[in-house]
Amino acid sequence: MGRHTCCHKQKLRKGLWSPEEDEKLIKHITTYGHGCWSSVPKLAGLQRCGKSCRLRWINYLRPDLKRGAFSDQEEDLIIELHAVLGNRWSQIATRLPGRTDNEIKNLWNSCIKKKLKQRGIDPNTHKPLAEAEASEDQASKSSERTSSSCDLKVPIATLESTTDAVRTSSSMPMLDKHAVERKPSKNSATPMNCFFLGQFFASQDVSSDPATIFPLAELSFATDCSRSQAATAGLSVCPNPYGRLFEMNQDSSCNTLSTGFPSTPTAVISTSMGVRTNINLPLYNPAHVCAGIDGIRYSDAVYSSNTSQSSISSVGGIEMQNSSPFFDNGFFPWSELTPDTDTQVQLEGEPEDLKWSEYLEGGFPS
DNA sequence: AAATCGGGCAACCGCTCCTGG
DNA sequence: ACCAGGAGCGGTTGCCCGATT
Repeated sequence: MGRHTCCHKQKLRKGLWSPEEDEKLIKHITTYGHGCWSSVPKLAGLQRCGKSCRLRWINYLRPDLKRGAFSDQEEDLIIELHAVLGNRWSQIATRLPGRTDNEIKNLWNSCIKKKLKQRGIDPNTHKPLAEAEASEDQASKSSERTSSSCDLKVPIATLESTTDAVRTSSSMPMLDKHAVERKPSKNSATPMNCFFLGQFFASQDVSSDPATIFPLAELSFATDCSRSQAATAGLSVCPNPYGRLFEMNQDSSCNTLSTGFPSTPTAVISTSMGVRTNINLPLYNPAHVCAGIDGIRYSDAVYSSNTSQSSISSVGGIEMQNSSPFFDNGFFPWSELTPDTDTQVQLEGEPEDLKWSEYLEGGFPS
């Protein structure tokens, strides 16, 4: 607990990285890989702590980073994902190839928050500002009275019946056993979940056929504040307020999602019982808007100054345009960039026949 | 031209989770 | 089962730079 061990060492440099330091770190990692981060600075000849090296690599030096401004589509996706995931920047970042959690977090705090406020939307709750304030007041009052209600447990029978209904939906081809685990977190509370969950179940006849009403990917997560409503629903589920993230695109001839995303990394439904269920979330990729689901085209801009030497690489269904030396030396961990190939297969083929109740009990075999 | 302000971004800090012994 | 160290995450800080006064 507490301070990282490597930070105890004295005379470690802090602050901005110099080009020389960058060069050393790049050279070391491209040659040997990072291995144990705490040993990287020593091996690379850097007066930095391992943590600092890791951060520098992940947020700035990694060859697969996409530099430059966020597109409108990316911003929209971030907003939508934030509505579902809350401040889980790393989870959000996994849906935006080439973007880092830090980058997304900064964008959110500096730009998107303002934009949402200008549109009259509360960035924390994703509801209209007036309603957000009102419900906040109400929540603070009710929490005084019923603070223990957040610990309501969801009866497993209810949970299973609901998820089973969800499973049968034909509009949910995005199930993916290669789940990205979503851990219950102290930061997981997104009041919006409460709101939309309640609003949704109040306005829909879920019991008749919930699966046809809301797409699976719009499932959200039980949070401390949403548990009481989740108990009613049997599961924490909520459509996002933007209403389009996970819709199948009726107009598209190339079987893409409405936002053009092929889909399907996953998140996990976290119930108050500690049961976790994985749900697929869309992976942003502008090239998919009409490129179909055959592959991912990803343009690397790290070395964009050298575009004249750019080449197209195609690995495992992913096309990467780059001019980075990292791609040439065989070091680059391509596997890390292909998490969605399974997904594409699933999209093209049949939805996996998942037994949610089994999954909820023990998870899928790997 | 200088001072001030504000936005954006890189990096740090502190915490939790994970993993191996 | 327990512990220690490493890894990862999210919140926060502080610097840099452009805009404004």
